[in-house]
Amino acid sequence: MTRVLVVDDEPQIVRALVINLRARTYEVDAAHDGATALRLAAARHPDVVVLDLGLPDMDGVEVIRGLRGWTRVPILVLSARHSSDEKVEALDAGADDYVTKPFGMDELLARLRAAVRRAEPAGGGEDDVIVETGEFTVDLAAKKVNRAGKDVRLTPTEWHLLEVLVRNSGRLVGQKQLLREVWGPSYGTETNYLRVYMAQLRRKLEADPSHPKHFITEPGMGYRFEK
Amino acid sequence: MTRVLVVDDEPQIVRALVINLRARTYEVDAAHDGATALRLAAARHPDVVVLDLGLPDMDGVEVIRGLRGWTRVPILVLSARHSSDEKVEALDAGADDYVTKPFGMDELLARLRAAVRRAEPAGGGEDDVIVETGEFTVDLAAKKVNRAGKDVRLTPTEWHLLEVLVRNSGRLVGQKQLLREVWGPSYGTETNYLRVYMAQLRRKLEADPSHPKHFITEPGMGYRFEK
DNA sequence: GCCGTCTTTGACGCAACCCTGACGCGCCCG
DNA sequence: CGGGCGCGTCAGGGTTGCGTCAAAGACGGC
Repeated sequence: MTRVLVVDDEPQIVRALVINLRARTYEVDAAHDGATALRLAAARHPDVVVLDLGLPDMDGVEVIRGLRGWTRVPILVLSARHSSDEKVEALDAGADDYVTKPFGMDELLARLRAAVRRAEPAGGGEDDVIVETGEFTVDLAAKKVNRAGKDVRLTPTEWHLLEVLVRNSGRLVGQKQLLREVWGPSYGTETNYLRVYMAQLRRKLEADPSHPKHFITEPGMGYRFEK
Repeated sequence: MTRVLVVDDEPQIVRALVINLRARTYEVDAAHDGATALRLAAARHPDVVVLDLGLPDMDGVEVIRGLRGWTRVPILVLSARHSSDEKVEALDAGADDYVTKPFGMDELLARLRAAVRRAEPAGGGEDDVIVETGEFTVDLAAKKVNRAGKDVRLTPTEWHLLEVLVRNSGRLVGQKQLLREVWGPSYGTETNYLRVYMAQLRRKLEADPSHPKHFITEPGMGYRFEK
């Protein structure tokens, strides 16, 4: 299921978008100002953001920058401004597309499909979705972890953390980066969260949780997943 | 260098695009019909395609399908048609963006930058920066050091120091500069820190730590990393 | 409205890291 | 020939960071 975050301060536009998107089986969140948008994006991790530039509390471009600080989620900008400069500024700040109001719903939906399609896993063949270690198997597509023939139950946060680590398999992931990707952009210092959840992951997946072979701590820097 | 393939049958538009793109140091190929476009795309592997839909020999959407059969290169469609159906068809066929003529050059270039930026890490980007010596290997992206098949554990400060030296491989790095980059801007005279940590790096990485071959001291000036 | 699960927060012991000072050595210069 | 400077080495102590446990708070389902 594709999750969309709609950000606009005009209720009728939000309503129209929400109705049309839900009818096409998208999962939709809505925000009416920039602060809510950033919070919702961090909490819900949408697959695409539809963003009106004319927000009451902050400049739309600032919202784009706020998102781009920690995520590459596609951003589709809506705006009543036709000026070329506005478009250039928004696109260069990190937006993926720019649609001027009034817009045709069919076109918007097509652009949204294009943005989502593009963001899908690269490469036509799905080969790296499953990662295996000597003790357990992670299926990134199915969001499943198997160990000794049985599925392991992970909480959302545990899974999210595991996913980030596995996607960077072999590479060191800094604690700040982990916190931002899992808990949201405003988290960067709460390293105790990491300690707690790394311990839970190790307890569920490692053969000997107190001597981990796959979830390795690099003191002072971050964590690393090794096959 | 970013390579762009421009496809349009109107010579003045091609000329305008080529001039503007070359002025911004893009590498540009041009085609005036669909067959040439497909051939050039296969031969030159552009990083982005700018495609006019009104071609003399074949339907523009067919060109999109022809490209999408084997590549995910970003496609930016140009068209004189404002109809919503046309846009939807092109986008659903695999186009990444749709700009109607007449278009502003600034906007087009911004959309082009957005398309290229988006494709960068997934496409041809090599992110593994690996430096090898006869005795050990440094992977700057993964923050990993390998020696004789085994990973070497470095503390944050050791790694930081190593990173600065390796990034300036072959060049002399002054002690003041090293201190500032690793310990912070207020440090500049504590050369004893350097001595201690250089010794640890050499002990962990050099074959004969007391006669270093890669971490070379330039007395009174600084240190140099040699492969 | 209650209950179970997940998340957040705090406290504690322990290990690792960073800083510091002392000492020896080689080189340059007086 | 002797002194000084800069560099390499070593070991100890203060501090930070990590793992672990437990309990309170938030959230959602029945």
